[in-house]
Amino acid sequence: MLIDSLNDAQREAVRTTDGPLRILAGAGTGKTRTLVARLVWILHCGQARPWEVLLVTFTNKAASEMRRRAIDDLQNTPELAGQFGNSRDFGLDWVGTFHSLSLRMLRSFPEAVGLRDGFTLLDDDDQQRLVKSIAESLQIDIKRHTPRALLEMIQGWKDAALTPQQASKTENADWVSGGKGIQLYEDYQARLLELNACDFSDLILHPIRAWQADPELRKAWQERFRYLMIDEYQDTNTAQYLWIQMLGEKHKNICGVGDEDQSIYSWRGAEIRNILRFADDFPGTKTVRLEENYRSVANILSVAGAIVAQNKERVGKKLYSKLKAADDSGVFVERFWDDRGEAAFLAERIDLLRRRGDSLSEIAILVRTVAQMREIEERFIAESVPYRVVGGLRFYERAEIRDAIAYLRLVHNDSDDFAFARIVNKPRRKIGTTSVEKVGIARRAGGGETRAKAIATLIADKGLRNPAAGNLQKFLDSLADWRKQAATLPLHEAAEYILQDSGYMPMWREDKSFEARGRVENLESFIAGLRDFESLAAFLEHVSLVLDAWSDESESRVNLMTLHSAKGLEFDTVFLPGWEEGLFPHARSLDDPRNLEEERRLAYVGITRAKQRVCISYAASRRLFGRVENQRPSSFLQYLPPELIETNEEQMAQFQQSQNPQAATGSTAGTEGTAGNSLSQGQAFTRKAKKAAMVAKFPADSQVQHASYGMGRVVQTDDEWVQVAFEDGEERVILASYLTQE
DNA sequence: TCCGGGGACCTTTTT
DNA sequence: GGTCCCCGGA
Repeated sequence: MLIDSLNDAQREAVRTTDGPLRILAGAGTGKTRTLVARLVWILHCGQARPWEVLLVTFTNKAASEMRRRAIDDLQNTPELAGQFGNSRDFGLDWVGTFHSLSLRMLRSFPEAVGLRDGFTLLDDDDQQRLVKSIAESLQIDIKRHTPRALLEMIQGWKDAALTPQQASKTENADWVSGGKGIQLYEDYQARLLELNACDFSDLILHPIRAWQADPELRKAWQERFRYLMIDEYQDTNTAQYLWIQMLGEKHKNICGVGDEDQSIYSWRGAEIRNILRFADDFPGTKTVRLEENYRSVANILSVAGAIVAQNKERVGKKLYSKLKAADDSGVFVERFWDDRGEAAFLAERIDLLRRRGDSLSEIAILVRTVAQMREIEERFIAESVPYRVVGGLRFYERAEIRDAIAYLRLVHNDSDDFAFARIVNKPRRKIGTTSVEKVGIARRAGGGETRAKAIATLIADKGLRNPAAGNLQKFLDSLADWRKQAATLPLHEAAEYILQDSGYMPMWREDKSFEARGRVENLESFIAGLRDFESLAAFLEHVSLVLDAWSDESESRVNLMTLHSAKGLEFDTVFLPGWEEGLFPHARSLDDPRNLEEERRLAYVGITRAKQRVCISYAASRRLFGRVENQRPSSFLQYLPPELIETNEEQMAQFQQSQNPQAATGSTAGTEGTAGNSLSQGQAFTRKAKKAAMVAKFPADSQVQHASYGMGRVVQTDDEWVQVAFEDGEERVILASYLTQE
């Protein structure tokens, strides 16, 4: 039985089916497993049928993973299989993201919020354009307040579930001169309704408003779901909280799963308080902690824990691990002269790992900002280290992929004006927007006749003259040729022909810019991916539904990504470069303690991605915004328990001196070319004699001193950690080795 | 329509 | 340092 394979805490979480339940699931503690087991358990006990359980996640990836695992488990439970009809997914109709589930709900009552059937969903681009045009009509200074910033302001209010009325009372209200921000928000919403459209936050807000206004409707939806489960509860915003609260009001079986230490999306509206005050929001809450970690060796968990232990905004939990440490597992800290040296080190160290047989896909480099990637990428390209950038723009969102799809759309469907406009002048064919508009107007005026005919008419009527007319005619001839190819060749060959013949692919091949290389690669993998589709029609259908990335997973490559996009992933080896004050923690977070706490959580997320080894590094100088800046080591380094980390400073110093007797002191590690050479091949991380753990004993109430916080009084201690009440009135948990007895 | 210059910007990103 | 956007001239 599934439940037998769980640990005690997990089992308790699974068996607690009724009433509000908060599962605090630390990194790597089997959260998904527990959640899925709980769902199956509820069905198994007959407490609900599959369509009466709502399981909500933030990403499509998480949703499909949960659904897949639930279906697997159900199939392996003979007494359940077949009980819920014949459908392939057992009737698990309500496993999905906040937005997809809420969209489904809203589709059934659009008129309740002033929308009509078939309303559309605006993407980020559309939203910004809309905001910009309204802002201009309100004479808001676009130079001072970019459309992006204005949209973020509106989004902030909407994430907090504030109406324009309520928003006018917030401190933000006057940010745009004379309360125009509120007007902008109002007009934006009005325009959305006119357009019969909504944005992503409306998907959550509209149902809330509808339920508030119509008790009958609300009741109907409340009764529908006997059990609610919410994944990544620490990432919910206020609107999502209200949505959950309303849906769960009747049965009160609300289960929130999350980890307050992994709340890293406050800038997107996430409210860490939702998970902290869960028990206040839902009276009678039971809290279960999942603290056994199945991913990382103990040292890694202790170091990660030491960082978040500094935070105040947490419920608190302590991870442990029974995993056996490998010879070279642990937490390492390296320092460098500059970012170039650091990048060189990464390339070299990864090469060592590869040569000893480690898989590159089990290695990740996690950076704080995307800007850090470039230096590393260039080094990797120069040294032929295979890598892949994870996250950022998703595959289908990349300009070159959207262009490629537009070519195919136009080949498939002559009346696709969006596709036509997008690529008619890419690469440059000297066909401008004016000509494109003329063609569109003429084609619609002619009652949707073919583009070729519309253009022919336009030319005959002198609506279009040379050179535009000739250029358009040439493009049409090509288009006819592409259609012929598409009708005969297999899809991927046709696509390759089209992208080649149109000059689109050559355009990027000739482009010598940094990005062009990646674009060509993406296009190649796009073409390769088309092999999986039978026809152009089948492919386009797929793309409009599942706009998911596909990338070549067959080749093992190093993973390069931001700390944010690493959440949920795991690797044998993790490199964390750039631990410098101002970069990590980021300068924008230094002024506000709450932001600083979030940066610490980000460090926690980064470290806990590693199964075996973590290598933190920093440089004394770095190129930032084109200038070389002197960098101070990250303040986070002081939280790393010295007895749990290893640095190669002394080793580096020895190595440098032996290479170059004139070299100054050993306080710096090698710049490019030297880093790592001191290590024997095949052993990427050398183990040195551990410093004896120097744990001072501090009795309660005794006086202690800390270098930066000054004098304080010991409240309690567990030898390693000491809770101190400092004279500034703050209580902090400090590692014993940072305190001296008075 | 294209091209180049000037200025302002520069954290993280899913749906 | 680079990118994006706007604007004005050819």
